[in-house]
Amino acid sequence: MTASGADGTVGPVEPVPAHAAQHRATIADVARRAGVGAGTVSRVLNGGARVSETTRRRVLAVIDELDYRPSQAARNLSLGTTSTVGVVVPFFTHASAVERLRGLVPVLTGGAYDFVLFDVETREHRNHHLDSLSRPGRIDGAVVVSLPLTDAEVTRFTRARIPLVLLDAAHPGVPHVVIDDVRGGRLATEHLIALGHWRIAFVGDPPTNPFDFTSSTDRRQGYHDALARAGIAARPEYVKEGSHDREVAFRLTEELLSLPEPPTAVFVASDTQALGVLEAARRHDVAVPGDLSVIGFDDIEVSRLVGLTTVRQPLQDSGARAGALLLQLLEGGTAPAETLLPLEVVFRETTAPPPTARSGRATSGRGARR
Amino acid sequence: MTASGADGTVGPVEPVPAHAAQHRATIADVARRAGVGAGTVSRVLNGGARVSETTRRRVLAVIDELDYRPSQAARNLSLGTTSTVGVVVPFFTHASAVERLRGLVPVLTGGAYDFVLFDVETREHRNHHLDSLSRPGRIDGAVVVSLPLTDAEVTRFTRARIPLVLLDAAHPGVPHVVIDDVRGGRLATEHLIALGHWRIAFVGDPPTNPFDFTSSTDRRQGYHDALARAGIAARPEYVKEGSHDREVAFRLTEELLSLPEPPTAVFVASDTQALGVLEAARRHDVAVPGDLSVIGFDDIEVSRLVGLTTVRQPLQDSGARAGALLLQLLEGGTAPAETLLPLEVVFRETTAPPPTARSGRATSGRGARR
DNA sequence: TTGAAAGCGTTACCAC
DNA sequence: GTGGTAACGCTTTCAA
Repeated sequence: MTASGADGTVGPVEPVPAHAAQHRATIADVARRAGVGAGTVSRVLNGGARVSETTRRRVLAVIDELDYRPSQAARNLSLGTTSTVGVVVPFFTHASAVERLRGLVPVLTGGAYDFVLFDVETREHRNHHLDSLSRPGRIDGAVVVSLPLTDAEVTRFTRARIPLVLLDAAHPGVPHVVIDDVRGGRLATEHLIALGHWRIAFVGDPPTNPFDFTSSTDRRQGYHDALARAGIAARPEYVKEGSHDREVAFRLTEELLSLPEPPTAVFVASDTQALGVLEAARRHDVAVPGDLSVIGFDDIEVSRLVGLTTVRQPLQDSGARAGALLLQLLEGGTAPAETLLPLEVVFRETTAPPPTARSGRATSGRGARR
Repeated sequence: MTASGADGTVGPVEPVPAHAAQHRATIADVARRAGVGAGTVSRVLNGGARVSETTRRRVLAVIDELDYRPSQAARNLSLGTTSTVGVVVPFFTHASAVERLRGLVPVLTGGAYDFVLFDVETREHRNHHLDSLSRPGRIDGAVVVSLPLTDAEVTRFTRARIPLVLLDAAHPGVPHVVIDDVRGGRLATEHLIALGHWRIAFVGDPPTNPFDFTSSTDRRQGYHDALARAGIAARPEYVKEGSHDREVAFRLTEELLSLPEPPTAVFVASDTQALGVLEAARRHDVAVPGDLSVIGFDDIEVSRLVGLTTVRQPLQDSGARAGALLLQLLEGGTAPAETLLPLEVVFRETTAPPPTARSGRATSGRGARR
């Protein structure tokens, strides 16, 4: 490993180290050179079909000699199949998406299919991929994650005879695996209420977004349901929504904390955002859970590490289920219309009774906020 | 959202909701029906080429009517190009891989190319993908992450005229972006030595593995170098290697802690494993950094959250660089043979002087270990 | 067992 | 402008 220039780079490289043949060998080349028909070469390569041992040897020798490699494109066209399944995921590097993929990958990857991932970062990507994948000759099956599809889009897939499974999004007539987000929001809020809180805030994603994600607003619905059931009046100033991002959650939390009557607890629609909430509390010397209880949603990997109380959804399992469903479909079988996954509150270290209701352990005392 | 059976599923779905046409429309169908030639249809679809406004309209109408969508496979074959770049990544859901992809995705995704990810979990995947991608008609360019390639494999790509960039792996003649792992290991160990440690352990990956990863052993080399320079004798019992996994690191740490003379510091070859080390310390009431200093490698996202001291490598930037290099190559340009990225120790809260050497702040006291 | 030839669905070149 | 017609490289059917 040698040192380098100021920009960290070292000497240039030929555009294409052109020690290569001008013409890539095709099946015809092999056939000609081996003195056989193209069909025979194909037979040697694929079908365990009947080819005499001698010609087989000869063909193999020529293939080796010419370093022949069949063209995937030609193969796909001829076969009308790709042996590939596509997975469309918005922001696949986000923690929850990664968890889902962790479950999905092994099941899809085990069988006869290639697994390829299509990332979506913008509305254009979304449309482009959905369009491109639903046309014939690209993939044999798809699982689309977190993206609500239009009827027209679904139809395109069915018309193209491409089996489809939805994960974290529902559509009638398309097998999908989901959770009940409204119920999840209720669970989280009820946990807080049971602890004695009534000044409970909500932090989540914006209701309108380029992808029509609805889980955050569904969870907010559950939050409002729980409040109503408990006879607690909803306060508009306690509901903060901003892009799915730790920094943004940080800022929203600062707004919450500087309210004349700040909340004693906050339900955050995702663990990622909850981390931002936690950071804001720490930055402003608000003790968690002493002065502020925080409950998240998802139970991503770090949540356990930082002791975050959260509503756990089986992320990894959801991926595994969706993958299995697609495989079933690919094999010509049927799949249940809906797979509803269970939810569960994981009580860890960021929630506790509110300051006023507390008796035991010493804390920095109530009213110390800000 | 309705309730469901015990297995969380609801009613079955038709294998293929067959309200579809028997025959998917092809360009010929469109041409016939529009009373034009196939060439014309192609022209209205692609080349902004000269087509009369009237025929153009007519063709478009028929396309819409027939819901015609061009076959990607046929297109690829005819064009000899796929407008797709492939990225091969082992264990892409691992934290460091995700960070790299976070940098790679936006640059690859911005331009005229589709980005597709190929996951590698086994030696078979590795070989399969490398083989399949290096044959014509699959992708237009590739970046291979963390996988050392054989000369033969590299040759296949060059023969197929597929631009290739290596990330976190080197090969002469192939543009690659890397760090100096040996130096990184030395940096980490020197940090510990500077703090006053001399009983310094190492936890990392196994030297032999299915993918020939070498970064862990390179970092270990740096560790030994630093020790030697400082005149500290290496102790074999202080070197623990096991699979890249938090649980395994946890166990290895327990072994370290139960040594007659346990280390006062440990250099862990990755942050992921460092988290396991931290957990083991916590479990056994070993104060960090009071009784045990821990320094990791990578600086993944959680490291900041848990205050882990670590050797930072620009993961995200590495992805961005590799992506940019590939784009250059794709446009017929050249790329520097090697891009060497900088390393830096990020001093956070898990390292401090060893118990005996300490003067200031009160701790649980030395010798309290185990 | 094996060669010849007909697709597979596009694109691009060449006359008209 | 536009239609006809070769490729593109493979698989598969059909005879022989």
